[in-house]
Amino acid sequence: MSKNCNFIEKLRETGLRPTKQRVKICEVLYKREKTFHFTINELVKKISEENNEKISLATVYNTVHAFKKKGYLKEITLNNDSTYFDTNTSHHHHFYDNSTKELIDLNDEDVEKIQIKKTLPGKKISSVEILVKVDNE
Amino acid sequence: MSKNCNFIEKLRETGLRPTKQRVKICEVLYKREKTFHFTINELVKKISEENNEKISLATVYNTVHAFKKKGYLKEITLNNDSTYFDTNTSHHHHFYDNSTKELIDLNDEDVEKIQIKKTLPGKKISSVEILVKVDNE
DNA sequence: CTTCTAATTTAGAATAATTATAAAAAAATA
DNA sequence: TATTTTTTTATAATTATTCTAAATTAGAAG
Repeated sequence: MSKNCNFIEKLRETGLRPTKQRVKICEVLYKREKTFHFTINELVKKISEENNEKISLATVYNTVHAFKKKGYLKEITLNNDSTYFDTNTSHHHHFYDNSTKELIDLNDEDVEKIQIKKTLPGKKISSVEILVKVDNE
Repeated sequence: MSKNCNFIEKLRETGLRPTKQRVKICEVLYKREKTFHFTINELVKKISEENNEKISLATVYNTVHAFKKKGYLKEITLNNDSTYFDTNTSHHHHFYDNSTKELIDLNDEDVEKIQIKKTLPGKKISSVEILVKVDNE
């Protein structure tokens, strides 16, 4: 979903009623320059900072999962305590900063094409994801 | 830890008291041909199948984390519900079968060398992990 | 503009995975 | 064998997430 989107229209188009909670969440997620990596907790915190009326935790969960199902968010592969989501839904990889616990995008074109030389009979590859963990030098 | 290890000696060497619970867990984990990928729940189930006396759930958690700290187990990067561990502690990658929810080893030499063309200032790469998700054909 | 229906929000309960606690048991040491 | 330290254990606590059912809201129809 793009930064200067008419969120109300966009939501309606995809069959999601544009409630004020959903529009507010859209603004927090998509009205920004860079892609946004977040956990549900971080999102809840951001919303309550920007909003005078609070949004229920259950609504945040519902909305994030609805957006994921519609393809507006991607869930990210990490073995951490909490689940991360990403507003960048194109195919890409990630750096994970062990010291700050932050995720950073690693674009497809910044990785030399990966060749998997092993095949599994009867199975086809659906995705190849790279996680590059980094530490301070 | 190798298949035909003297677990009692090996544990003692690394400063872990060889209790009967730990030795039993070693047997379940390492007395097998192939590397073993498991969740805590699966491990508890395997133990109770092979063992007449039950081992407390807390002990299984304690032991798995102690083994991980000693480098006998590796925790695996997956955004699933439960956390996976791996008895193969060498550097390697994984297939994840979406239909069976199983992990399969993908050795380092089965992947063409990965070149990351982007660098992060002040950060050094500590690991590069690939997760290849597969579905039925 | 009001009425109706279905979707959505909400607070709080339920669940599941994991960690903490503190007493009892076992292992190592003297 | 006595003593000290580590480990196990059952249970409680915690955390993230999902469920539930009642109240509210959005959109459609009149």
